[in-house]
Amino acid sequence: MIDIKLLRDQPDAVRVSQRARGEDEGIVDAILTADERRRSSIAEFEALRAEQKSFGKQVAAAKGEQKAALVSAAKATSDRVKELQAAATAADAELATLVRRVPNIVIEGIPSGGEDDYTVLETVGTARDFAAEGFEPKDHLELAEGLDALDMERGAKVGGSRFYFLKGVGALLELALLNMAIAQAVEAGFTPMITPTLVKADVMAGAGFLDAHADEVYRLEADDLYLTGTSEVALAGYHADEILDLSSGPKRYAGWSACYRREAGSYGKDTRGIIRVHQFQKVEMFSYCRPEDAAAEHQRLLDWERQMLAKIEVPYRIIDTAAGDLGGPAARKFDCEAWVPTQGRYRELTSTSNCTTYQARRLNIRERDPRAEGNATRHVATLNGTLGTTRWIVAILENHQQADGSVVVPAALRPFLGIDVLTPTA
RNA sequence: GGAGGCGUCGCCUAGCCCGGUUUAUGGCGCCCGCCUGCUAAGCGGGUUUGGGUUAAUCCCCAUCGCGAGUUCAAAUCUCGCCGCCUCCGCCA
Repeated sequence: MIDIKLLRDQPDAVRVSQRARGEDEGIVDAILTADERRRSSIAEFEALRAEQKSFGKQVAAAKGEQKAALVSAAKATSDRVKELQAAATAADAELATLVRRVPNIVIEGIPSGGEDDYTVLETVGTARDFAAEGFEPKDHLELAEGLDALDMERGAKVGGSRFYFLKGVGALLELALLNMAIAQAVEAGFTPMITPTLVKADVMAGAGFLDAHADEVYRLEADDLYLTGTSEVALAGYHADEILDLSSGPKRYAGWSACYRREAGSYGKDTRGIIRVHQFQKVEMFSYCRPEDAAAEHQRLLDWERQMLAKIEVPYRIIDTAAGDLGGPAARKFDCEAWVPTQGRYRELTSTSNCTTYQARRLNIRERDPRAEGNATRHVATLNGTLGTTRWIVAILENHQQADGSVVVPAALRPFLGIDVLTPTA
């Protein structure tokens, strides 16, 4: 959630952000009003509560008839205190509800607007000219089936649409890719983590996944648990309610987990193959750092993503996502999109978000404020970014295919896979 | 799933039976100061986290696993929940 003090001091900063996202600006005034009401309500309660407490001490010291008289006098105060407390609690809850509805303040300078208003920051590599090479490229599903690497039909039989079996070299390829991601992360100083994929409601909400995109999330009713769509959720919850020591730099984790997404509202989109599925695997970077370091850390995460993309040798571009296309917790997001030859367009392979202090505020993750004299605390910044997912297989297969349906394994991946060329079985 | 025990301000710990004089005891650790040729020891002070108020200090409120209840008053009594430990049962 955003900082109520910031909204109080600089309401226009919040209005500008809401406008860039295409969201309601009126909520700012509603919050200011609720904030006033909360503070006066609390002041009123606390004043009477202090009176009640000092009265209690007199009661304790008194004896006999005098005590009985004091007790009956105290009853009236007691009732009034309860009323005022209830009012203060209600005012506090009302403010909290409003503040939670506000998405993170976007970072100044990012593009305004929606899904199509991104800025292309850079394009890396060039797409192969299959016409010049003299053959029509096959799509990833056809290639994978030729390699006996993927079984969509039986996936649908077992789990329904958008489920699949990775099989044989397909299963090996995914493991190789994710192992390469973990190896790079460990090399860079990340702590590798295999995370819970079921989490409690407060963690899910804290990471910001129960607001606008709640219908994207699988929920287990009987246990009130949620299946996570990324290990970001568990890694954000990992340090909940803690005071971290970031004096020697960011805390960086690389989470490996299955990811579950309902893909509600995407009927008919990407129905072929494993571009858009309900379950996949991902290695995700997650970083806790000081707020003033967050922008630089965001660049570092992007650089690590680029390193991984370089290893699979596919053409890609980097976009700076527009404000309206950001998730609630994100203040800025860079996506790396790989070229998919048979679609003639770029598809997202990685996504890195700077959530500034938004998630940390909800999850109560702090550090000792290095700028302050005493024990003051402040919220840390959290960031995340993708190092590899099942979807990467699509880009690898399509971009490295040969006329006979075989696929050349990118050199960096060979030590992890142990195979140089994937050959069709038929 | 069943039985029992435990949960106190970084760590350990007193307080709980028997509600009020608790501003939650003491020790360790840590921080500041004094003392000291230096270090140690010693002495004095400080040391949960939110919130309200304030220019700031002061002050005030909440916080004894979480929540509700009883009461003029709850760390203390009652109920529910969560976590940890021990034992029993069941099971991959």
